[in-house]
Amino acid sequence: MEPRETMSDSVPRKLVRQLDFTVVYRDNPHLKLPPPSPSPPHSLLPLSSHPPLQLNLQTPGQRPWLCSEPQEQQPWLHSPGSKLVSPVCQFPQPVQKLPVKVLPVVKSESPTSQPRFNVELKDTTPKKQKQCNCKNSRCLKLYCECFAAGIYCDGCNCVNCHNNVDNEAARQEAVGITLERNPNAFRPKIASSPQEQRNSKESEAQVIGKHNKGCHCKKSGCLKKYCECFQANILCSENCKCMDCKNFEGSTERRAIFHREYNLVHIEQGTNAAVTEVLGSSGYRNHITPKRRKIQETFSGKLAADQTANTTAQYLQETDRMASSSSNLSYSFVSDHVNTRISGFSRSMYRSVLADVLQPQNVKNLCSLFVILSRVSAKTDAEAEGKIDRQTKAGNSKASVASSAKSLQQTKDGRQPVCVDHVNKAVADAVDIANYNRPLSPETLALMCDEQANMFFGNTSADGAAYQNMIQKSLNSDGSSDAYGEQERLIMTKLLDVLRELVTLGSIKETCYYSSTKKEPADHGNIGAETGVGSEKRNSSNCIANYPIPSVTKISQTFMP
DNA sequence: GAGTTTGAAACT
DNA sequence: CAGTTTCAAACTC
Repeated sequence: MEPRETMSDSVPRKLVRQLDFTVVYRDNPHLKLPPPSPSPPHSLLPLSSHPPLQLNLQTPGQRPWLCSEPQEQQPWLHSPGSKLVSPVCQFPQPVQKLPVKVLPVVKSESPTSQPRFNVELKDTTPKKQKQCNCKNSRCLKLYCECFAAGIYCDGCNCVNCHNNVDNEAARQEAVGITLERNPNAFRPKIASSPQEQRNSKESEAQVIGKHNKGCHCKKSGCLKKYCECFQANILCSENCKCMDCKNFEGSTERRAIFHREYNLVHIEQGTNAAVTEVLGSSGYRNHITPKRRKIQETFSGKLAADQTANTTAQYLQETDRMASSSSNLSYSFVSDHVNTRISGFSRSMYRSVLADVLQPQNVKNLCSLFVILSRVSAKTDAEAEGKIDRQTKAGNSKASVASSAKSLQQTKDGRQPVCVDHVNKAVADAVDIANYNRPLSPETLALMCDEQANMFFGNTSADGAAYQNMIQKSLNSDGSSDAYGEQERLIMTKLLDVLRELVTLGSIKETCYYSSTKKEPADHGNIGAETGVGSEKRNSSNCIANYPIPSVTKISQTFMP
């Protein structure tokens, strides 16, 4: 196929004069930028096509035209490592010199989406000036990094370069064409904040920001510099349409890259432990939702571009398969998890610190508890008030209570309850309610409460006692008070307690895990000790066991399959 | 350093 | 807008 652009005649190469934005509008000291217009964006044609601009040179602090948007980074002027950084924009002082260059005014779509002016992107671009190697683009297309950065080629290895001062006309034309095609072509691709998030867990610097357009990687897993997000040291975002993305927070692969300890041995060693864990784990965490996934290719392993990726994919497939077969409850409890499974299992690699503790059964138990308590409470209140038709009530609540009780019974059966008799009695009573519309005896209710409280807090938990008192009080009320409010309070209090426990447990596990990994960072003989899933469980479990927190320990003991 | 892979840009 | 081609950087050997 013929080149899309005929190569121009031989042009002097390597004209290394840089753009001089400090001489903007030298011949017209009155030039001033029009005030920023909210809409529509600038035409972004070369300035030569803009209406006459005015530059207020007398207002201290006011930015010259190129910096009309305070929060906006002008790629022409600011790009770490770029060849040209205008002091005018970095230090908004009146411009005394006017330019001979005509450059596009780039207006951000959203001020907040753009990097702050004069705020350096964290490693989003190389510190050292890049030298392009263009051969066919004359350095007048965005293929050329120099051109895309808005700078002249300087010391590059390009061929037939037109991105220089001697070809300014052609260059400006190219700028115009490029901007016409994409008004944001010269905007920074990475919307970044000045903050840098130091992920202590992964010991990796991470820029808070995202790619404006998002990447579209298919084979690199977004873990190679082919990926613009990875190259900019940012996580893929919802803007991305990548496939099999591994560039998300908590990604094992990504973490391994930052740890530089990622190798096949680690993967294979970690497989068994991970599979074992996943069997009883609901600690998956979804990150960004990938737009597309090559499901077929993923599961056939075709996506793996290299051996590492292949191994990883197999590992992930295996763990995912095992997890899927271990429990289908996850589909019920976390709807997004379905998407994760369908769209790409790699997203499920992140393992929550609660993975060992919070399991689908726990959630189901809790839900069952809520349902039962809610209906029992409602029933008790309603009966006390005598305002609800008994038959209607039976019809409405019978099935659901029975279902809840049955569910509870099933979950109890599955986990070998500590006090089987108590639980069975409680569940039987619940079934009785459903079947015979008979209220629970206070004794049974107490048992239920006690048993359910034990599920999450343990017998000695003060929370459990308070909760029990509360529910008892609720059940003993005459129903004339705010029944629904009490019902709600009951449930919410319980939920809050559970969440608090989980937070505490998670904090403890997290602390233990990372403190333990700090102690063994140099153990290259067992790399998994730091990054491996199996070691995480081991370390954190041991740590947890050392904490004298009854409820925490109880949780772990009670819900271990 | 040559060849290959990759994904953005350009084009249809 | 989707598919294809071009391009140059990233990567591999």
